[in-house]
Amino acid sequence: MGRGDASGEPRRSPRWHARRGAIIDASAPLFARSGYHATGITDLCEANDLGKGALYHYIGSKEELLAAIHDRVMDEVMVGADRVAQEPGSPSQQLEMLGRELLDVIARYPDHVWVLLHEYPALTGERAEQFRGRREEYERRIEVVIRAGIDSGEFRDVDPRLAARVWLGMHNYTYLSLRVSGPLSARDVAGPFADIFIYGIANPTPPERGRRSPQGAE
Amino acid sequence: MGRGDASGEPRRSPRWHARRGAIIDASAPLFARSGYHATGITDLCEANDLGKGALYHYIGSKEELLAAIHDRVMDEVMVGADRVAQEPGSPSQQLEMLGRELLDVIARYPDHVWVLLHEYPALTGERAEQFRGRREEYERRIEVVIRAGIDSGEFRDVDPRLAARVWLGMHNYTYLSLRVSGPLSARDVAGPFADIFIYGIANPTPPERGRRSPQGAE
Amino acid sequence: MGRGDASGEPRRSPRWHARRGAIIDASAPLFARSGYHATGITDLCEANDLGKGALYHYIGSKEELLAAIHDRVMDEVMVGADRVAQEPGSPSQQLEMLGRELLDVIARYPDHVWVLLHEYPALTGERAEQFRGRREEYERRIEVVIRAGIDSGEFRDVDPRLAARVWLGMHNYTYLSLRVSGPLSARDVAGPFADIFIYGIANPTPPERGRRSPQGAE
Amino acid sequence: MGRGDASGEPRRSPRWHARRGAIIDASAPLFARSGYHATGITDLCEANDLGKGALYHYIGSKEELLAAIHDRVMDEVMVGADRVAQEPGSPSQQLEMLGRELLDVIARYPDHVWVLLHEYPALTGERAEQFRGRREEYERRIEVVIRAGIDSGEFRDVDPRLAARVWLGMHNYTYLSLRVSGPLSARDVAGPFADIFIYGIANPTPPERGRRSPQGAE
DNA sequence: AATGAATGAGGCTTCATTCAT
DNA sequence: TATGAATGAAGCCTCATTCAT
Repeated sequence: MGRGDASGEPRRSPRWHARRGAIIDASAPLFARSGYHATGITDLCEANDLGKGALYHYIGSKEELLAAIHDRVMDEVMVGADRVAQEPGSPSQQLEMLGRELLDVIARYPDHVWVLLHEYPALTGERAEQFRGRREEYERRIEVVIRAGIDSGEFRDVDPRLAARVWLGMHNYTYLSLRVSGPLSARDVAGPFADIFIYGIANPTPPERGRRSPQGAE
Repeated sequence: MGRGDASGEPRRSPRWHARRGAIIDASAPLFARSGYHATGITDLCEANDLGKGALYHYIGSKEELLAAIHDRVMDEVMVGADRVAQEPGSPSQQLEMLGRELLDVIARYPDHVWVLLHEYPALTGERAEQFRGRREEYERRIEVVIRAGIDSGEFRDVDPRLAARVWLGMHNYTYLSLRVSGPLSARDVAGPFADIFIYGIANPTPPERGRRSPQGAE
Repeated sequence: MGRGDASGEPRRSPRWHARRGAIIDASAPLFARSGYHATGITDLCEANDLGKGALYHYIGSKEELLAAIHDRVMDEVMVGADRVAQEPGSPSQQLEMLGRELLDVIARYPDHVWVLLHEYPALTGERAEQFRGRREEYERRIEVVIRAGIDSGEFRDVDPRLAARVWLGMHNYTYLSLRVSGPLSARDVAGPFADIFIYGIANPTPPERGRRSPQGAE
Repeated sequence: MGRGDASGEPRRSPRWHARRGAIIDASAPLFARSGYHATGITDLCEANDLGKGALYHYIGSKEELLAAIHDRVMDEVMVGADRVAQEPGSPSQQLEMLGRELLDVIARYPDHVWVLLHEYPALTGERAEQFRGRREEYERRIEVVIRAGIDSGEFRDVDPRLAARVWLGMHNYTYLSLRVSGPLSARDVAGPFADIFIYGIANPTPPERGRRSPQGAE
């Protein structure tokens, strides 16, 4: 993640990195299904068709593998947030785009995200701090958009921190909980989520422009 | 046969039940802080100031203790839902009352609820099934109220299942995630939650009566 | 067992002894079914409808209970051997009578005997020695009868020790192994056992009297 | 999929199998001396000079180790029985050969056999059934030979099941009980056992040929 | 790059026994 | 007599990790 490589870690070949990536992706479903602690190194070896020694050659440690799963998600999420930040649009529109980007990541990495949401407390030391930092950075971005909407009179005078958490929970947990009862395209929920949330905090009597009308409710 | 009652488990004294309850409550914070799998029996013994044998005298097994924590929460939650069901009120009002009851339970048992939300996959066999049953029953109650609101024209024509999940996630996860950054009274969030959610799904042009206006937004 | 009572053990009431005897008899089936080590104190408590403290009041320790089961059997066996010793009869006849007595004990205490035969190595220290002493004493009695038969020319010149062990194994293990496939009266096997064994070691050309003819074969 | 073979147990190297065999053989004496339940994993580790993890790498579980000891014996016993079945000979001769083979196995694996005879009830589930099956198959072989001797008039009209049990007990338990008082070659007892048993059930007035005369009694 | 044997700490649970009540 | 809570050692087993090959 661009931390430099001046440290003691050996330089690795592209093949090594490719294989490592494959291992990370193949391991996430195991952690998602059984939980981080309940998944043994042996399970990971089987899933990756590798012996213990070879597996450690790629992952370093079990916790490092967990951290790598977190990074996989956060990298994508931040890229999506950056993309949105460069687009024009009102706070409502920004929020809707952010939701689409986030749901897109979750839809592409549902196991990784599940792991991230449920097992992040298993990270320790520096790895825990690093993850918390990135997470907070993302949350602050949401908060900022909401605050902008309040300032512009587009949203009511809600608590921005609280509203941001509602928005995050709606996208993270709700989407995953819906997936359980059958596959679900991100596209199908992005609209309803945006409607519910934005109507939920919208100002009924906005200073200048009229109320947004629900998508597809016509 | 005298003393026996042929049932598998021996009859227990009130003192035993009292101590058991205390152990359940004292153990929830440990599971909440470190996770179920990462919390050892030794930790539980220390926290309860009991030897291993004595601890097992009360809990039966680690998983049974986990299940007891789940039950503690679900019992309260269902009682709250029953209480609301006996009160009169429109779907909006019912939803608001349900939210207050739920947040009240979470505020009183934040650690228990955290454990329930994060560690329920650790339940196995019959215990898992029993918990899932109670959970689904509660979720269906929320869904029913939402459906009633749609039928009466009070709510828009949203997907009731999706909306129910949003409502649940908002109360369960969001409240807990807010607590992390400092203690928070249930009273303070119940209003905003109700506003955001009910406005979020409300029908902007209801057949009969006017729109609800946000609490305290005056 | 008539060892005196000058020692530290408290004097006990007749009721205590009666209850203790009942416990010994009720516990033997458990040890027989599951094995000494696999049977827990809790199992014994249930079977005797007693709490742990009360059980210990009667048995002293688990191993003492095991020893008591051994004694129950050995007492009866030695009494039977004494009775036979006072009867007249040739070595063949003595052997047949000893077999009847032994099988009678086994038939009346099959569980106790099973325990004795399979769990005696669990006895330790003085208890082990005491039991081994009594056991050897009994075996020597059998050996003596066989030796007498050899001396009188009634039996062939077999190894008396070996023959005694064959006789013992036949009665102890064979009878119990037969019982497994359905209840069996001692009376039914005593004859065949005597026939097989005595024919097996009989002198085909005895000095004086003719060969014994098989019971009921006629 | 490359390395996998989809079967539950991984393929093992010859070295692994060799070491496993050594562990099985080195563990039998411990079980024989102290009993299966009284022998701890720690004891087995010491005896095999292995850590717990390494021991489990080879044995799977304590009970699997016990089952392996049983198999070691039963494999040999069945091979011996097969060998005899292919030899010509009257029932008496077959019985004598079977006895020699059985005693030979016992002499070579006295501890294994002791364990088998005393600890088979510790086997559970499928392992117990499998063992019982093989055991019964062997017992039926003995019974068949005895029945043949009765049909041919060589033996008296004894109960074949009972006689088979006597034969088995004589070889199994008696030989082992003799060993306790000092080492004993199988060769020394095979003859006397055959004499005692075969005379014991022989027909005194056989239809065609004369009575067998005791070995080395002359 | 890969294997799998070995480590040894720690996992959860049960044990026989004691003792205050 | 009887109870059952408490003890703490020991039970069997699995863990993540290392290392010689």
